[in-house]
Amino acid sequence: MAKNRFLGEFELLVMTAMIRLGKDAYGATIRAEIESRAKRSVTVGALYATLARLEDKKYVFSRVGEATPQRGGRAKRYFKITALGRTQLDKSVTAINRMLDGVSL
Amino acid sequence: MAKNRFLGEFELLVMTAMIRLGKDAYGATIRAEIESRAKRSVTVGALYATLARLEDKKYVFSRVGEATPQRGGRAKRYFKITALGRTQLDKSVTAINRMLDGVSL
DNA sequence: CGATATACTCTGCAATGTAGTATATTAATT
DNA sequence: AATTAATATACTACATTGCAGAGTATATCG
Repeated sequence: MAKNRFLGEFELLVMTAMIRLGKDAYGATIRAEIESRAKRSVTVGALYATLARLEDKKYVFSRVGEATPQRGGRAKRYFKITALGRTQLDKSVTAINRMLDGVSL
Repeated sequence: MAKNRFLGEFELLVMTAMIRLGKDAYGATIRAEIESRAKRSVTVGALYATLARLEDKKYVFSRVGEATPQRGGRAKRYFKITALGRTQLDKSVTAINRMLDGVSL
């Protein structure tokens, strides 16, 4: 049952964004980070669906933040990558890099 | 309907393998290239399904080779990436690289 | 011809990706 | 205190991509 599945590309972007953002990684910031860095528009639904799946797989975990909103708004859910998630991310990136090594696009 | 979809990871590996192999890119060699480089097992069905989809999207094209088999066997179907495919590949790789830039895994 | 090697096709299902809409919560405005 | 706006996450349905394995095609060798 899908034994050696790698990360999808979007999953990869999401997890990397999470690492970049550190403590400030939650839905909205992750989305903004991907849009600005990867120049790729991200719909809200796509993001949360992916976050939920990554959490199911234990690649990330989340905790609900204490409400400290600027202008109002619901409490944030902060995300962090797990050790397992990092391992998977590394595998995917390594595979891609090995394949790309020496190839000029 | 899926306007800004990027390449999936497997698609990315397949297209890159194709570039590496140049004129000798066909099902079996592409498969071997991914397995040895990316250290990832690839089933035959997964590969051909992906090749067919890439061709539908005009990212690659194929032609059936004149039979010149060593030890027997069916004619090969050679694949080559198109200009459009190359553009897409570049976009995906660029997005990933930008995201990864400065991040240590 | 039968066995073997090489290579591709077909089919069904699982996982991931996308989109749109709804809901929750709080602050500011009036 | 009600209304409106801002911030943020949840739900639901469907499209696309990924995976697996059995099946088919064709050619060479003995």
